[in-house]
Amino acid sequence: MRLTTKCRHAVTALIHLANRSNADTTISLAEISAIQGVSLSYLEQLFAKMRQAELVVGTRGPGGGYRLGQEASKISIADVIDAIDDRCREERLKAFDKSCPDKRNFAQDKWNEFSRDLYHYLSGISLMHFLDLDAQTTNAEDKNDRREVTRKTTRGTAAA
Amino acid sequence: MRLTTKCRHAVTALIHLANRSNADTTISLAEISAIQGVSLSYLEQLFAKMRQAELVVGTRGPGGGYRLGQEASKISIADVIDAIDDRCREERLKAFDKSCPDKRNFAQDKWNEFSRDLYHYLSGISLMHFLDLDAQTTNAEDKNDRREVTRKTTRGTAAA
DNA sequence: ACTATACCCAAGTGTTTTAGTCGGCTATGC
DNA sequence: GCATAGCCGACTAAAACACTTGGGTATAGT
Repeated sequence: MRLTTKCRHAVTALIHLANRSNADTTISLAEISAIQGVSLSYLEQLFAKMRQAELVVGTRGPGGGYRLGQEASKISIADVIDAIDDRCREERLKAFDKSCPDKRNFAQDKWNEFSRDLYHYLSGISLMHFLDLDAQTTNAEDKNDRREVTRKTTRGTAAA
Repeated sequence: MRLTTKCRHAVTALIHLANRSNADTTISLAEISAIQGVSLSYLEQLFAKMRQAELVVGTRGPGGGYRLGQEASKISIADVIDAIDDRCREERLKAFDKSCPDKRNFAQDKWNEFSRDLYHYLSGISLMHFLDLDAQTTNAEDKNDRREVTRKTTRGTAAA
């Protein structure tokens, strides 16, 4: 279980999606890039992994973008970490093999135990916990004009 | 709040200390190096930071080593992360300045909020949670001969 | 059809972080 | 006074992080 800045980028991007996209409204990576200050191509890499994990779905073409692949309440922080950090997934699968501790390395075993607890804790925190309740009502209004923030962010060079 | 493998090394080392050292028994870094498979010099770097944070105290000379700087119940995972990861400490101090969210970046603010929650969660997990209760009784016996594991680990090249 | 948009993909680059190595110094117990 | 084991700093290899470049493909609008 590792919690890196890479994971932070992924989660904040998903928080953005959870608040500003829905079944028939997508958010472009360009917009996220501009707001979060992360480069477009780097976001593409992160979203490629999250798409494989079916956390998001992308639609192509003008007006396209991303929306959540599941309900906000179904996507947990743990899911995001799993999707982004390959090593984390491997570690947890390996720990599945030898669930009997042996008496090999006590401190390591204790850490693994803690790691599982933490994973469980993070599994309980879904994107629903990050919803902006105030904006929920006003969200219905700007369903038709969703282009305030970015309309001409070029490639590379994220936000100023 | 970041939870890296560096932190894992630090925590597992402290778990080792918590279980096998006490007021008048120290553990050498060579022993930890051999068991955890981390190089001696790297451990020295980690312990230098933890010593500054007064999580551990070192005694020099033959038979010397490290022991906890405070009671196991007083040292939390959050304390270790704070000691090891400079950036984490900085971030939390910065977040102290502008505790009012502004309406700057919603997703980032939500993440920071979560980060604080997680920090609080990890503050509640002390080294006491990692004690080996079985060994507690037998610990009194080997107070006099504490040299099973390593007696001639040279510099560099950690465990096999 | 053409074009602009925005997702998709892969390879390469610069920077930071990890982890280790080397060399030396200082305190201390035997 | 010698071996031990903590201290200390600089240097290095490898990995991870974040970005860049240069393509491609699907699609909405004209």
